[in-house]
Amino acid sequence: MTNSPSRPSGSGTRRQRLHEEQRRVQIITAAVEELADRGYDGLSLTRVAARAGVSKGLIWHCFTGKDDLMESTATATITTIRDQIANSLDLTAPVPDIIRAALRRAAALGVTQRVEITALNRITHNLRHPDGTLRLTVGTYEETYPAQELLFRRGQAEGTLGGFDTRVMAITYQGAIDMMLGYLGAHPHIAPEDHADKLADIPLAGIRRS
Amino acid sequence: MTNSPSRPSGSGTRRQRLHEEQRRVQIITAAVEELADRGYDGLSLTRVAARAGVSKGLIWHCFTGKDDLMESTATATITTIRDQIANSLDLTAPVPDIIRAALRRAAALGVTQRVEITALNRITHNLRHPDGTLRLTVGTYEETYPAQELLFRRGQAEGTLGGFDTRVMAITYQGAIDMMLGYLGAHPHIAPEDHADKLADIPLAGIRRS
Amino acid sequence: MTNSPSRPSGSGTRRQRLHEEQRRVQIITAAVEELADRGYDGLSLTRVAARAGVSKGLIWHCFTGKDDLMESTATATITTIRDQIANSLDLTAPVPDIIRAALRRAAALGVTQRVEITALNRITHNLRHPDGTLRLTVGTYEETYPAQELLFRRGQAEGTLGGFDTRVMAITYQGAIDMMLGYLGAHPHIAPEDHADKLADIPLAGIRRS
Amino acid sequence: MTNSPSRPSGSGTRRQRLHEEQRRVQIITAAVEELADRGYDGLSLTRVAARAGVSKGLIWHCFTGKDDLMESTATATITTIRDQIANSLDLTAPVPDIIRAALRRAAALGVTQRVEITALNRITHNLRHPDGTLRLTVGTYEETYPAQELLFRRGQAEGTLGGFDTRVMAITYQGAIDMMLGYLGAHPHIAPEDHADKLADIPLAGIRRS
DNA sequence: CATGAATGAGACTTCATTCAT
DNA sequence: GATGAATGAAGTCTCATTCAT
Repeated sequence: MTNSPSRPSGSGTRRQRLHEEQRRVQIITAAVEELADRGYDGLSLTRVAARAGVSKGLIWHCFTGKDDLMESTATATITTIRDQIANSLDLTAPVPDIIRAALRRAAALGVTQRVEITALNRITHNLRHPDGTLRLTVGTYEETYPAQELLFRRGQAEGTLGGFDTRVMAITYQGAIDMMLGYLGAHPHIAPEDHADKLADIPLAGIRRS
Repeated sequence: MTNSPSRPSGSGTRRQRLHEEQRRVQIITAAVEELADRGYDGLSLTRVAARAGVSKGLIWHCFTGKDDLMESTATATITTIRDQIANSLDLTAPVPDIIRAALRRAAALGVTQRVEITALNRITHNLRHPDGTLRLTVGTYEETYPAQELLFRRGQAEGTLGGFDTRVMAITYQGAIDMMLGYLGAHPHIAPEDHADKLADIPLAGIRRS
Repeated sequence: MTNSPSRPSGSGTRRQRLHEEQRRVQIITAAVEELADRGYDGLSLTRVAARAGVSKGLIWHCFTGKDDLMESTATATITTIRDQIANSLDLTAPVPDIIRAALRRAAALGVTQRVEITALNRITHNLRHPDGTLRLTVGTYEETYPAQELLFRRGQAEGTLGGFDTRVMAITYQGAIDMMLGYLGAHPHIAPEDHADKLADIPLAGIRRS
Repeated sequence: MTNSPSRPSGSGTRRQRLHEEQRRVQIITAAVEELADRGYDGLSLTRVAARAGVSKGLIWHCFTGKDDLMESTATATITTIRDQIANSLDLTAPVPDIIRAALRRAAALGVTQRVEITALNRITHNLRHPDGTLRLTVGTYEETYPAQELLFRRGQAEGTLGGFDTRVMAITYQGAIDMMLGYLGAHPHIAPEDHADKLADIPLAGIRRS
């Protein structure tokens, strides 16, 4: 059916023209915020568009659809966060120091990057293939483990870490961070570095060779 | 001879009650399965009713609405799982042994109760108040921490555990378990007890007084 | 996301409860009218629902979706029309008389059943599988040809019809009827029986054995 | 030596014109193919532009809008096809021979011009005014009838055709052709000339004066 | 002029929830 | 009390059309 043409809308906001990438960022930002505010299944593209201050249709101009937006959002966020942690670390330091520093950094990010982390988690735990299987979970963490293990093994080789199973340790480490972030998020009055330090005290005390 | 068997032994009300309760269980079971199969969004009450083999309207007889069903499902599942862990533990044993046993038990449940745990997580991470705030997460874990801390403090008092921060430890402990369950779920070929033992080795080695 | 409950709508029309079949007929009728009025791609389920005086959602309660509604509409209409032609014919009459009667009947239906025939044609020419191939065309006509051929062969055997190719004749016959109906539709002032008779005169004169 | 070859021989305007016309053809060609592939609804100007290898906006430079493109496409296609039939006919031959030749020609075109004919039909049956009435159907055929009738009357005057109603015959003739084309399209294994000849045998046998 | 980013109306569809039977 | 027909709000997505660049 032929659509009826839309009348010129009088005045209103001028039509902006940005580069594709800029629009994507704008929309992804709005998506991250919505995700943090209303959760994964509370997210509606209508609201994302409204929050980004663009028309609904633009979302399908920049992304394939909802899933693509979610996946792009996750990817972009992961990159941002990972860089922020990795770049701040001095990888030549003794392994225990690196770990402690990483925990502190993660705790700090849990505050400053609260929304991004929340959004990322929501996508990770909800976005799924048509067949029902999750789309990102496995990949997301799975990619992180090897790097962690490498670090742990270096510590073991250097004699600063004990002889634990590095894969199990990597998994546990992730779980500890996730939980810490959740807890810090729910308890804004707690000092992040403090929590991070106490967390670091537990395993490091144990795994540091006496 | 005590009673004529021809007369139903319970009162009408009692029978009602039983029926009512049976149906609730029936519906909750179906909800758990759907949740595990299709995720939180993706769940529709129509399908839940169909899977439970009851009519759509019955859900509103037994529950206030969708949110109530979700909350009831979460509560029921938590109770089931918690009991299964707690009942299997010998709380008079030395604390490190209790912890190791609890981890093993949790790992085992991650296999046998896979569906329930998945469903519980999905509700926990998605069900929220109209204003967007989560309805269960905080509360759920928050209730567990004191009991854990109590256990840890006993261990510290008895000299079997080191001087770590018990609250941070409780949080970390939860995170480690959650992550272990997720990992075991994604890697069915891994032996749960093995993973649990390796996990127990890490902190116990550290926190056991040398 | 939990939908917000709808407030009771004050008064308005009372909620009707009919049997599934009655509703289907009601909706199909509206679909036929819309199809005739606005054409296939001008048809919107929103308008069909409005015309039928029911809520939009009811359409998905009674049918699988748009395609199902279209297919059901076609099937129902075909049945109606075919019956109206077939039932009015005396199949024991000489074949030429049957043909002449059928043409008259078809012409008459072209007037009384105008909308149904139009609607049927629109569906037939437009409803297609996801891969782009038409869904009904072939089947629709293809089912009619054998019966026609049978009739023609009987006429040939009885010596009242000439030795033409019966399949080609059946196809041509259909085409002649379709075109006649289109023409009569566009020229309401023309007497249907008159046109039908003139049409019958052409081939019958030729194929009746002299 | 006449002109320096280094200077373009046509004027700027003329070049423009050529470009403009080339692009119209390019777009119309793409529209025809899309129409044949996906049907009338299912056609989107975005895809037409893509198939034509031009930008979306260009369509509104060359045409008023979708309806204009459709109408132009129909007109252009009609012209092409009609010419192909008319030009191949020897109008001085006896009328029955002309008819037979025209049918053969039409049947052949049904194969070689398959796409164009399909597209034309789709537009014809679907393009309509905002009020819902068809935009082309009536007109299209209506213009053909007089010429046909003229031919038939010549045959009647020359004594090679019988005394049938020429208008009804013209209508029937069109219907027979349309149906033949549809049938040949659905049954590619059938020889077009064969079908055309069998079709010609039917009425010609009847209307040729005995 | 041409391009394609941007818009907005409207299509189909799903689903929690209500309520006549 | 139980059923499932009916509703209506909201969601995802498509597309003709406009217009800044």
